[in-house]
Amino acid sequence: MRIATFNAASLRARLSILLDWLESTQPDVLGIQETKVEDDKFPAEEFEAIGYHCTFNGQKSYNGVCFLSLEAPTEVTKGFQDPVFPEDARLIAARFGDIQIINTYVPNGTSVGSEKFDYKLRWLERFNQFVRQRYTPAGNVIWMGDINIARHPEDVYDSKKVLGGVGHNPKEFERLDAILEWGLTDLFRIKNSSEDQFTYWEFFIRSSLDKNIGWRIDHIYGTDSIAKRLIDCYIDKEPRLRERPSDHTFVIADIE
DNA sequence: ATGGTTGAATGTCAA
Repeated sequence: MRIATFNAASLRARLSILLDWLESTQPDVLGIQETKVEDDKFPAEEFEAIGYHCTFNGQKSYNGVCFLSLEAPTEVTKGFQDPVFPEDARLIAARFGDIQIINTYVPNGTSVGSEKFDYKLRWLERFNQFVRQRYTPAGNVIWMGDINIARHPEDVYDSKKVLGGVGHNPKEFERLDAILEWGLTDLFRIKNSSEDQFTYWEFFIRSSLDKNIGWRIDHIYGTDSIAKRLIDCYIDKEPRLRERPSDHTFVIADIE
């Protein structure tokens, strides 16, 4: 089973990149973040024409997550389904075959000390609760998406420079580790030990791509049973090199 | 690389 994640930074702006990539890579399940499209404007027919089902949780202008999949999922959940975090479309989860997949767009946090940073921390705490209430670490569970945290020094272009800032902050590490302690492993690091393997290169910084000024903030985590079935996990940088790209690129996990 | 790029929406926010 081929599973992948991608922050599109607008699904409609990335339609041709997505269609090309789906046809060449043929994932069973692709989780997308920052679709930035309301459900009634989702271009489902474009994906259905090449054999993909669409399952989405969108909102106007911001956020939005979805699954594109060869088989229709079951047990679809959207959001936390509580009154505390009701409004932003950052979470969609579903069962695909014998695997439960959670796809999230974790809040960016904007800047340390801001209200949005506090929201990011609280969102991660709420997500921790969500995972523990809903799933078992003995099951086949994958958590993937734009996690917006480069957890380790080798996951960012200059750890010393950015440590303490948003995306590479000990308070974020604490919240993330508390989730992973439940029983999730970074699938990419099972198969890759090298530094400078990134999934995101800022639009702001000119030639961030050329100089590889990037971050590994898009992740695929799995429970033990998933880790045992892992064939490979890798980053596909090619779509980031195309015209009008997203600022992120795809991460893929092949599971037996 | 402490500036600047991009998208949705059409002024300005979010990333």
